[in-house]
Amino acid sequence: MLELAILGFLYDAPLHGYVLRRHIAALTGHVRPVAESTLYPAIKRLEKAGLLVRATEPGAVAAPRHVLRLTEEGGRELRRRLAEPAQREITDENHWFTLLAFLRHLADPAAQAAVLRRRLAFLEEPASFFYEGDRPLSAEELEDPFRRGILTIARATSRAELAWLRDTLASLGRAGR
Amino acid sequence: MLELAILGFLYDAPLHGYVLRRHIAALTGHVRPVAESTLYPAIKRLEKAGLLVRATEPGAVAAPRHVLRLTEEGGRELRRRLAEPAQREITDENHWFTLLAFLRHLADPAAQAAVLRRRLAFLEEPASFFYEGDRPLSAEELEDPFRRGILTIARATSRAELAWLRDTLASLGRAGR
DNA sequence: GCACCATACATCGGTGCCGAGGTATAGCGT
DNA sequence: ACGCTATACCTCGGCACCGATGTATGGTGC
Repeated sequence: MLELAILGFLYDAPLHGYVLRRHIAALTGHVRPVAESTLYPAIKRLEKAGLLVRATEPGAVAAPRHVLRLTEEGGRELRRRLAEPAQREITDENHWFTLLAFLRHLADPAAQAAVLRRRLAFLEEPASFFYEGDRPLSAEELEDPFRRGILTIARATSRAELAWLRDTLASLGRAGR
Repeated sequence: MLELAILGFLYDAPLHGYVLRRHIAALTGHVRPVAESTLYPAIKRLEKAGLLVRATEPGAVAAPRHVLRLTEEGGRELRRRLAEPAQREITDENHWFTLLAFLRHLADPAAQAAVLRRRLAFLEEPASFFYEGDRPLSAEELEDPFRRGILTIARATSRAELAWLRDTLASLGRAGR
């Protein structure tokens, strides 16, 4: 998830670590802050894998900056990760939102639509949080107000996302033709 | 999050690992599956910490079961984690839902309300995913349909959750008096 | 003059988590 | 007889992540 965000932000423009960190904090930090001690090793991993290169520049304000630039291999890897996400990237909302934030980098509308359809299929699976045996329980059947809240909120999210997915798939379909 | 789920499920009734795993899978597994190699070490951690005890029983179907039972210390620890969650448990939806699923184990309505108010405060903070400088961008301002989707979905979720939170806080207030 | 904060990068130890693989028993189909 | 699936538990290696801490510089407030 973090690596995807790094690749995604660098795809648009080279950045140094500190600014990259603020971008990531704006995107996911509200929900899940990213520690510096996670970001810098992640950058090093990507560098080691040949997905980005670092160039030292004198710091505009303070210490010298390491400006990060995506390599061609890095761009390919980003597109690969966007086009063929692991199932976790589809099901976990945190991961999914990160993926969505960069899905425009996938040039082909058909490829974008294919990813959206995987999410659609996931959301259309019947699933609950609470079961009585194998039978899923609805919000109305629960006495616990907190568990009822979970189902109520999840249902509202799901409804909004399904509507958006169908709209967007329709307009991608038009664009693809 | 996993440890909270284990403590939460065992608070109601003793279970053995295999059944516990199915409970957890129903609760969070749709979004984020739990590997056995994560669950069993987690159980051992909790046992080592004195939060639960294991009793071997002959297996009903196959191998012998280790029935897990919460100790008093375990019950206290669960209530402590529910009453004083880390900020991550409040902000990350996955964690938050897990917490909500067991919040009823907190006997005092005032303590339950205090936790809900922390979530309410978090949701009421102005926050976006995308900024132009320091100014948050609204869905309407975004050209990217995918980023617009993120904001649309997040807004729907937030609205549903705020409504539920206010309702529930109101009825907890009545109950508390 | 000094504290404090923002910028900018880095290391280290600890820990939670995961995939791959292993061990066993029992039942079902072929 | 053989494979398959479900039950039931476990270990190991690897890795992502985090908090704490360190090292600089330069600007702001008092």
